[in-house]
Amino acid sequence: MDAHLLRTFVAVTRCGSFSRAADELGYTQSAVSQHIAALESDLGTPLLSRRPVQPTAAGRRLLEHAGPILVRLAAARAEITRMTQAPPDRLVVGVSPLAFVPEVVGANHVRVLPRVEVVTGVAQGTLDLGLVDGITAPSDPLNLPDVAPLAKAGVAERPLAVVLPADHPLAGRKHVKLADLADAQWIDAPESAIPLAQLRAASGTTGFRAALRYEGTHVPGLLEMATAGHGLALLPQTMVGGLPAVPVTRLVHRVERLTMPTQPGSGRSGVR
Amino acid sequence: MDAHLLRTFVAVTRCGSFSRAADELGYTQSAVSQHIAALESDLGTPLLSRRPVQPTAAGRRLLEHAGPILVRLAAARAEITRMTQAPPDRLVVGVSPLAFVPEVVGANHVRVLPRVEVVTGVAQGTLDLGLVDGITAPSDPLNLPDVAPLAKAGVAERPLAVVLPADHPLAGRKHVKLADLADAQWIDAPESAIPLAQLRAASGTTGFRAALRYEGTHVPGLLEMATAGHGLALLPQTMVGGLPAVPVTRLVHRVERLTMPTQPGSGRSGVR
DNA sequence: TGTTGTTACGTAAGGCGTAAGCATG
DNA sequence: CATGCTTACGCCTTACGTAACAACA
Repeated sequence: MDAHLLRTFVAVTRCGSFSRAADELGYTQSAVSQHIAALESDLGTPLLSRRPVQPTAAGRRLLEHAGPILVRLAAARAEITRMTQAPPDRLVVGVSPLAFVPEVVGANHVRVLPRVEVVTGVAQGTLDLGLVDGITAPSDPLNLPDVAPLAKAGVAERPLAVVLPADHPLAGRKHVKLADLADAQWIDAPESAIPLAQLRAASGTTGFRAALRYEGTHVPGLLEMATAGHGLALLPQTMVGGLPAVPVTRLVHRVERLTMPTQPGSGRSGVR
Repeated sequence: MDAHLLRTFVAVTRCGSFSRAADELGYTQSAVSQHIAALESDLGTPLLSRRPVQPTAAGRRLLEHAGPILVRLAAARAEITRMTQAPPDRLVVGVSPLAFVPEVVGANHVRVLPRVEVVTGVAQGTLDLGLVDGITAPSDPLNLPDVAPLAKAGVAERPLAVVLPADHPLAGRKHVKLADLADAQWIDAPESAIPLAQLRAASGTTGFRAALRYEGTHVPGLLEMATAGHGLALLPQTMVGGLPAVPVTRLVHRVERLTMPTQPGSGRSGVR
């Protein structure tokens, strides 16, 4: 199970086509066909159904491993490259939408990305610094996917608030326990608010089901939908403005700063 | 950076010798030499100092990635194998020393292993089921290394207690906050008690430094040392017996059950 | 019949072993 | 001088591309 083969496998599933994947990877489609055949014979089971090209059950399972493996391979290379070579002159900062803290303003290149991509970006060296947000109990670290060992530091912790319509039974309350809202109607807005998946993970329940999905990073639009009663949304209190919202107990919004464990250029061995 | 090369790299560092690694892997030592040379030329930096054979700074960094990558590759293969083939007739259970819960007694093959090896064992399919222990806040999941996506379930949560000499100032107290003991003299007994590293992680401090290291899984010996005043030890209260010990607030000892995400034999596709 | 994946085959590169070379203790 | 890593070289395997083939729409 060569890493090379895994790379073409994920490309094929992403493209949904051998030939398009071949173009993307700079192979002939014959080579791609041979790669998949090699993988399938190695694992002893078909990984793709052809025409249309879709992963089988086994293929889907493999996909779940392949991504992290490739990220980690890239991370290993990136880390060593960074140890050996001179630090880059640019400084690219990756930020998840709600992690935009004042610190960022000084950077000369900022990229707003989904949370996972901030983590993988820092790991693979495409980002020099990452700022990710999420929810936790006060002063607990975030539960980030550990695709690679990264240096993490808490940067900010702010209270959370649930945005709700003015006529909601809980409106005007001093605070709420999130657990009491597990069965409410939620809006899943993973880019402009706390993703419900994080809520479930932090609370250990299976509640917090989405009545509605909201894509994009346009927070005002989300706030409008929530106050109009289409569902609840959980955000850092500072982003709610003057709208009707109830502070949340026990959990906070936390921002962490990610870098590679080795400082850039710190280990320039062999250079005199 | 072929996975094959990584495998021989870790073997060489573990053996501290090209030739011994070659024996272990079934290569000639020439091949091993070529593997390392290939890696070093690929990454553009020396990874090992020869005579004696020791990893360089870059090599140490690579090692940190190589292990997990290889585990995850094995996990991918194991998971697909298990989906495809019939479930094994034996049932091997891996247990970390303090995770020995009554459930285990029914199994026909039990293996007591360090915590990490239980996790990697389940991931790679050498274990059919794992029981791991650790400390957390009540009803929080354990912070396990995610070498692969595994199915996790809480099995037990029991109170923790600090074992201390009878004449200790805290002896006889109703309970203690662990944070108050961060600067005490601790015994690091990772196999027979809670490892101090876990304590630091759970409390977010850098305290809990070891005065003494205790290796092995012989709990009575550890208890004797702790009551004799050589340092504190943190254990599940049930294992302390009648000895002087003070219950701990906020944190509990938790045991989790690990299996592969797919049930053995569940996805036997293509079999009619 | 066109599009897309598979198979056959020739060439080129890579990987491993044998054996000679070379550095270090 | 002996041990242990490196280099040189030959063989064999593997991997890719071209091109013919097959299957599905």
